[in-house]
Amino acid sequence: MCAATRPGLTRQTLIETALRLLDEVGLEGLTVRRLAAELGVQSPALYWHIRSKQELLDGMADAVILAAGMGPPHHGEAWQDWLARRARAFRQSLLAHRDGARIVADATWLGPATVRTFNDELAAMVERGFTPVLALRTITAVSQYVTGFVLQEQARRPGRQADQPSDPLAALTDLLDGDTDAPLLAAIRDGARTTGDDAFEHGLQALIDGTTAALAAHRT
Amino acid sequence: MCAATRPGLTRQTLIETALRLLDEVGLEGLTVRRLAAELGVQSPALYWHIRSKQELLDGMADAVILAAGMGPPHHGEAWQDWLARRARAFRQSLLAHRDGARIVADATWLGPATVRTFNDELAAMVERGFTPVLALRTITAVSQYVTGFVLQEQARRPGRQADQPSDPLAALTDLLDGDTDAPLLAAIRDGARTTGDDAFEHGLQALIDGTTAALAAHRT
DNA sequence: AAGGATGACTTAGCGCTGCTAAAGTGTCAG
DNA sequence: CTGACACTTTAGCAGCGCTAAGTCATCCTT
Repeated sequence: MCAATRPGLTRQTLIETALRLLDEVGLEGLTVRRLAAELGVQSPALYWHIRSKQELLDGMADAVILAAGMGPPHHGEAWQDWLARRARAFRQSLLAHRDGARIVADATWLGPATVRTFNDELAAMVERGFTPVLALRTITAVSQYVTGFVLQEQARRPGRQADQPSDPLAALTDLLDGDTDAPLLAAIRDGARTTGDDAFEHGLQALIDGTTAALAAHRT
Repeated sequence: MCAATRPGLTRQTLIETALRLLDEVGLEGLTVRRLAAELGVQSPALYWHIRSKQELLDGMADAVILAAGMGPPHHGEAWQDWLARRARAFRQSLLAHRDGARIVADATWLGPATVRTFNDELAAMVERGFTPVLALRTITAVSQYVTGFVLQEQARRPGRQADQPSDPLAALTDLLDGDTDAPLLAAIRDGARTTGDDAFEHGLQALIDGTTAALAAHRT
């Protein structure tokens, strides 16, 4: 009933091509005209399949989330392990596309499949001792941490300015009045970064440990 | 030496007016021409004071962060209390302006004052038993949680579509095949929200508790 | 098989955006 | 009085999201 004669274009094709194009040109370069050219049509043709560019972006966000393959924990898997695994999968999916976090963060509506999966995850958590409220708040906190984290990881734009070409650390030292013992510099010297796997795991672990404590407190 | 004859316009004026205008028209409506009109000049005049619109947005982000009035803990204040206080101040500052979180999240560069304050905060944490690396990672995690959280709080755009005019909960129930016992619905019925003070405090407390545990483990 | 309805796309173009180049204007130093 | 400089204007470019109207091929009906 829905299958048209010979569409050539579908909503799904738009979204997939847009995600491919996104990796090439970034969010700034992702225009309706450019996408249409990529698909070999004129730009107004796209508006037969989508209502607005925002609807396309929402679809892309939903695709990125679905691609993470999230879902309830495996049989016998501790919720802590599952929550960490889920957070990592989510992050990887955001990182998989240029500006992926920005697209997901700006998305307005999520698809029904995403909502249903989300509900299944909550159900599994309730089975493991969470109240519905506690479960929702926990997943919310983790998700928002992940989004915020990757957002900052991807914030380094291909900016034109060459502010600190060779030695950003020297510029920082300058800013701190040459105090080479400043803790910020010490942290960086010791290998601390505000992006990357190590920093991500640290915050994630803290969040999960804190939740373990909260859950235990709630049970007493 | 830098004081010009009779500027009428300054970089600071631009930023302040832009923040005021932002609350009126939102990030989408904040155009260079609109800002110029608000200042009673033509739009190219602004480009004498800023290199690009992005530089203006970066300045606005820095102003929002500075307005939070963050800084090292008070004398005798436990770092847990300070960290929570700092996170709340940061969130309030983001919420103080429409689309505030988006502007901060998209900002590329931060001002020197912000960096120096940040370093002072790290120093105070080191005094309280943190290693520089641990301190940096902790503040990073909290900041990214706050940004992610407020980003979602402000994501509800004044969207045109009236998707679920009166009863969004009924629409959710539909999506979940009418399962009124679904944990997602139960959580919402019990008053859980993914935005607002309660949800924010929950994640924040988990993050701080987890950090307390990590710090204790590190000391042994 | 003729005729109309419909789906999918094109051509043309509106009002807007960030931004630049060049021309002015007003104030001050020498 | 003249030149220099700081600041603002006028004019305009290329590109943006999006709409209106027109063009076909295909399918359903008679």
